[in-house]
Amino acid sequence: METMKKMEEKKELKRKRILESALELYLTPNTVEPSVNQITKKAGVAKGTFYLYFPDKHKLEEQLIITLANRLIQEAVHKVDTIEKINPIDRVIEFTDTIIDYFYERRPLLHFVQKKLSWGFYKQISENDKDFKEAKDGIDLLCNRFIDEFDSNTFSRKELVQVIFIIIEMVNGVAYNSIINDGPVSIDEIKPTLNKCIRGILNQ
Amino acid sequence: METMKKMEEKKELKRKRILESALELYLTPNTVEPSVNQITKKAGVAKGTFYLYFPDKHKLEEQLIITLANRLIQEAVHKVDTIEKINPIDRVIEFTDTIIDYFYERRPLLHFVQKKLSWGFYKQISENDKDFKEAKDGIDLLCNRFIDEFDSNTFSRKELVQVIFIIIEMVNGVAYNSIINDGPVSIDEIKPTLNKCIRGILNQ
Amino acid sequence: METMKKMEEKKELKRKRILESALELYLTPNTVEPSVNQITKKAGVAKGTFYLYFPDKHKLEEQLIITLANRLIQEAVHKVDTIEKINPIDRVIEFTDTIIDYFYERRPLLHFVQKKLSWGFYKQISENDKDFKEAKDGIDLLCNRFIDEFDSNTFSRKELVQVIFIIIEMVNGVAYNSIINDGPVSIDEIKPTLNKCIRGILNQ
Amino acid sequence: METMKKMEEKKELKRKRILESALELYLTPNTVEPSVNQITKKAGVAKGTFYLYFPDKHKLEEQLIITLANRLIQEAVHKVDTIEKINPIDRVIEFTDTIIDYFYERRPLLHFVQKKLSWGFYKQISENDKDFKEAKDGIDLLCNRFIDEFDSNTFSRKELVQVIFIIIEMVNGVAYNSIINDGPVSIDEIKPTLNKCIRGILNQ
DNA sequence: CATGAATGAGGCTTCATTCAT
DNA sequence: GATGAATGAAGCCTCATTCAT
Repeated sequence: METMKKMEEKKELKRKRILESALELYLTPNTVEPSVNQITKKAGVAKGTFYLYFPDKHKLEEQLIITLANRLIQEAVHKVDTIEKINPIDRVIEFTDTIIDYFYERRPLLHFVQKKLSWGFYKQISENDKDFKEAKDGIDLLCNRFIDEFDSNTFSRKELVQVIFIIIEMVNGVAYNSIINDGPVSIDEIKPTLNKCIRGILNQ
Repeated sequence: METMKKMEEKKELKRKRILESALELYLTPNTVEPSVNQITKKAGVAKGTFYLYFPDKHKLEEQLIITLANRLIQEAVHKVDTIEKINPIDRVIEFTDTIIDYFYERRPLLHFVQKKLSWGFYKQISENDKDFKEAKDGIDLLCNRFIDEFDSNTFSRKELVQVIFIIIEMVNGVAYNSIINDGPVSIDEIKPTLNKCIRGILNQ
Repeated sequence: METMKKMEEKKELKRKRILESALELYLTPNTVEPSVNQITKKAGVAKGTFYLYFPDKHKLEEQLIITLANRLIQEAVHKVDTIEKINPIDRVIEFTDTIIDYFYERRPLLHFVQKKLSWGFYKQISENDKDFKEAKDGIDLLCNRFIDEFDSNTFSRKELVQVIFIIIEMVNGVAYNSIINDGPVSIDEIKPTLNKCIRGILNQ
Repeated sequence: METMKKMEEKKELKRKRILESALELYLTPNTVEPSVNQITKKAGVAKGTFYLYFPDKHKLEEQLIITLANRLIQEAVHKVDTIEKINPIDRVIEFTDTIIDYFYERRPLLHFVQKKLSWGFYKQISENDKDFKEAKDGIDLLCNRFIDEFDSNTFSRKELVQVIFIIIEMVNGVAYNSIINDGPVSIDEIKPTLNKCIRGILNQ
């Protein structure tokens, strides 16, 4: 039994190694999508081994996006969560700010995640994915806390969930275009306006 | 000179034919990205001819997105422009509604344009592109009219331009995820909330 | 010793299970040749185990054909054997008819056995194979009975054995092309002619 | 026009070169099926060029078998055709003998053609194949001549065509097993019996 | 005996781009 | 200008076989 456990652990480790290698390559700026060959070489495993851990290349990419989104959201949620005595709206802005900063410091990541950072994406993914669950739970936590704290005359509880989705899309889109495409305005220039928009949405 | 003009026209015509063929192929649902071979075959020209009109495949794709975005925006601007006696905010909502409908009826288009429907994208493109200028002029027209009509205490004129950019991103993102990814909620379900958000942004 | 015997039996059983699983997979219509992986999975054993029972994949395939041919001939011999009061030539035609019917109802089998259904093939196989012996004995039985009953002025006893070989080849070839390749004529259309040929051969 | 013709010729030549290279490799004894890589290397063209002349590897193999069968039958028909004053049955035996000799001298060919030497196979192939038409015409010629010369009380004209098909299958099968599989008896040993069988079939 | 993770050669095919005609 | 045959790198994936546990 001890031995079996070791095997399982080793397998998980190797899977992680492949995933991590892929991640690095995908996030390398000014490169095209890495080939399976490159990925396995970097991971130090044989090409065939790749297909022991992922049914095909596409599935790896899915995993990658989930993993990425998970880390991003984990970090943002965690950071926001530690702030005490803050009104709900400021907390949301704090949240979106963290996401923008995260993107800003990791442009290639943004390139890869593209517009897939949203609940919509999660819905498609098999529910029994660990990374996925963590990310979803993080979002849910933040959501519920926000909805609980926030008292709106404009939005019902159900609508508030949609509002968060909308805000995430908005931030993701603006960040993507401002950071990746360098325009029409820089992220620093537009951030104040963006925050005003968020306040406008919530502050009705 | 007469002959030269005809030559020019003929060239432009062939370019258009290639572009149009590519467009059709790119928008065919359930297909992978078409090859240069397919595109030229559909256009009825030789493969080599492609490289007489486009430096490489990548440039064609850029052109394609511009053309697509141009058409979409032209249509939306035109539709909104004909409405008389409407307050500025309603006009914006009319505008976004048109965009959403356009996407809804042409899902493959949405798939192709992805998150690239925004001014940010335009910036990358050579300024001396005809389609591009038309689209930009259309947007500018709408913008200016909106800004002129709209009297905000919250946003400066300059900020208002950014606000429109933000709203387009928001709408594009929500539409993409709701229509393409079928989630987290349907576009019909979320549209009222989306409109409330827009009003919240503008109505400060 | 008791234990040893059980061991032997168990081994033989596992071998059979692998063989049987392979058989099923090979005979599944519209599939490509199954991999060792698939075979062992279906058999419920580890991949490595395969190589404990067969030196390589090629040997398994050989075994498979023998097994298949064996079953086919066993069935045909048995069916023909039970008929009383029948002249030798009719018995042969009864035999070939049975083979054709068997193929007709199991087209995939025909695809797999291809042209390998003949004594010639058996010669290649290790003589100490059980299935092989059974098949050979079946044929021998039929042969001898036929030769005993049949009194030919044209063929010597030795030649009669060859004649049976020739007839089997003929029937196999015609069946293969009529059933698998659907041409040039259907098996039903050609069967009367085929039988006339057989009678022509024997009835000299 | 002159130039165009040259191009066409060159293309046909290259096609032939690829086909011929493939043929050689396929007929090399003691080798496995050659890869597209090997084939193009031998033909002195780039790998991609292969797919300019054949949609895929499978189609090449089809062509190969047709070409092979064509040559074989052409030769046999031609040889038999030159014999004057010979009765129809002897002519058929002469024909089958030629086929057997041809196989005997080119064992690998037999391995490749396998059981596909029969009209049945031709039926599947697109009618507008040149090699195919030649082979079919050759067979038809022989057939018609034989049927015209041959006066049978047993077989109708229509049945005679089937009989020839049956005989070809028989000869092919016996040759295959005797030459390739070395058994149960050598081709020389069985040939007299085979010929007796053919006579028995026709001589009713 | 049994396992199944690991290997890596090798297979087929696609496709953007070039260049001689 | 126009053509389309030719290129060959690169891609993804399969699979028989081995071997440490």
